[in-house]
Parts: sequence; structure tokens; C-alpha cells
Amino acid sequence: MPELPEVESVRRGLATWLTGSTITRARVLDARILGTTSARNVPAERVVSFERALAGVRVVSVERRGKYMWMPLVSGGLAGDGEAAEVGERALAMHLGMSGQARIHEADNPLHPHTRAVFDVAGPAGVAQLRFVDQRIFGHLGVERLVPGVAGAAGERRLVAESARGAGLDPFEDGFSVPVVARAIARKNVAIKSALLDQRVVSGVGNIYADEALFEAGVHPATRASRLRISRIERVLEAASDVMARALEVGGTSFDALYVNVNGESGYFERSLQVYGREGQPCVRCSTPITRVVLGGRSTHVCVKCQKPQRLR
DNA sequence: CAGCAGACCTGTTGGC
DNA sequence: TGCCAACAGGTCTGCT
Repeated sequence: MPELPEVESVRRGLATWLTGSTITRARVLDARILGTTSARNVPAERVVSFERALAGVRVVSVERRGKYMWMPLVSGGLAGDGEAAEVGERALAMHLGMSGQARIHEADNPLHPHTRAVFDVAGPAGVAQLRFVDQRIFGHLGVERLVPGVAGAAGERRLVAESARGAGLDPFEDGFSVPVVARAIARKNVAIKSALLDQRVVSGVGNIYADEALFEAGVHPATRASRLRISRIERVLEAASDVMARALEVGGTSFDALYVNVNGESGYFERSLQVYGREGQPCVRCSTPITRVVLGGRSTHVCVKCQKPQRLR
């Protein structure tokens, strides 16, 4: 569900509430949230060690690369810190998947039935509760080591949570280079849309913003990346960056209550979408009805007049 | 290694 | 009203 603008909206909210705060207690209500979509069997010891690892730690910051978030941790100064050697080497990792929400509540608020984990936090602003709510459980939580991520354009590597190790830089990061990424995409023998969705190449772009970027750049989603001119791919990347920046300004895209920020508020970018979810409606440029096709197993929205198969290399 | 299909979940919506 | 199929913003694994 959430793509870069939505995750960044959540990250900002979490940063406001959690930076410098101490997690006084962590509780896992559904162990599957600690697994992955393909490794659902989470042993009870993992739940115990997750909860134990977080009790009493302090949140240093809230970081993000693409759709991956993580919070570097330090020992919160509780007694008996025999694990001082690990201070600063671990983070609470959080991925929202398709339906994950991070919500800040007062502790006595009723729990939503899809709440999978609850964190009591205490900070300068008082006490509150961070709740991870996830209807479909495609999201993920974990205490992970911090490791060097992929190298940016200048070769520098930021420390990232282990699950984000393979994610490429996102378009909002320092060091993201449109020409470098465009050349990487040009080497791929897949539909340009599939390349945009490959988080190893550029992270943060999901199904909505891929369709929007390709419309804005006038490129048909099924065009093989390897056959497009580099300048065309660069234009697609710039469009992706632009559309995601505009979406972030209005809090992201919400179709329903499944995407909300930490305060439960929806974003307003849905009204600005030009093709996504507009099957059968007139193209904003030429009035041709928008068509929906399936590409790489994902719904894909295209104006066949504005997005002709491209002039090729 | 690259590319693709399928699996992982729960809920909503639309057609008959 | 009921039932069933299709669909949903993502990622991981295992197979060619």
C-alpha cells in the first residue's frame, strides 16, 4: 500500500513523537509480524527476545530508505547494561507492507483488532503508545543489526537496517543520481515499469507512482527498458521524483482508511492522480479513456494515445 | 545471475 | 440476502 511519500509522512510523524524517547515496554500481539511473508512460523523465543531487546532502549532517530524504515537504538541507561558492546549497532526495523500503519495513541484508547504490536514510550512530551496495526500482515517488524547499504553515486554507504541492505537509494536521498540509475535500468531486459518497481535499482516507487511517472513522461509501461533511450529513462526517473514530491506535500495518497499517518489522518493526493485507478475515465490530456492492463501481475493504468510504444534506441 | 510466477494474509466490492 | 470471484498501495522464494 504505502509508497515513498506515505512512508515518509509516517516517518516524520514517528520522528516527532519518538526521537529521544525510551521504549519502556514492547508487546507482540501477533508473532507473524516478526516473520516475513514467506517465513510465517515465528518461534516463541523470537517474540521473547524481540520484546526483551526493546525494553528500556532509547530511539536515536527514525530513518528511511525507500519504503524501509528503521530506528537506531541505544541503551536507555537501565541498570545492568552488560550488552554495552551492542549499543548503537541495532535498530527497530519497520516495513508497512500493503496495509501496515504506525499509530500514536494514548495508552487507554481501545485497541484496533488488527493491532500486531504495541510499544509504550516515554519521552520529553510525556508517555504515549506506538501501535503497529496491519490488516494483511504483509508488514514486518524486527530488531536488526545496522549494516552498510548499497553504495550511492559517490560510493558512500549509509548504515541501514539489515532488511534494507539490498534496497537502492531512493530519489529523495543525497547521492541519488538520475544518470547512474538510468544507465542501470537501461541494462535490464524487462518492461520499464517492472524496472521501476525493482527496489534494488531505485527504492520507494510502487504501483501508483510508477503508473503516474510513466504517464507524465509519456512512456508506455510495457516498453522494454533496454530499448529506451537513456534520456527517456532519465525523464521517467525525474517524473517519479516529481510526482512523489508533490504527493508528499499533501500527505500522500489515501483511497480509504488503510493508509493514514501516525495521527490517523489521510493524504490528499488521490485527487491529483492522472491515471492510477482511473480506468474508463478520460485522459486528462487527450480525453481517450484510460485502460487497465496487467503487467508483471500488477494493475497498470495507461493512456494508449499519450503513451505510445517509444522511439527506440 | 536475471526474470517470472506464485505465495503470503484479510478484507472489500461487484456480479449473479 | 448469499455466494463467489476478483482485487488491493509489497516483497520474498523458488523455479526456469
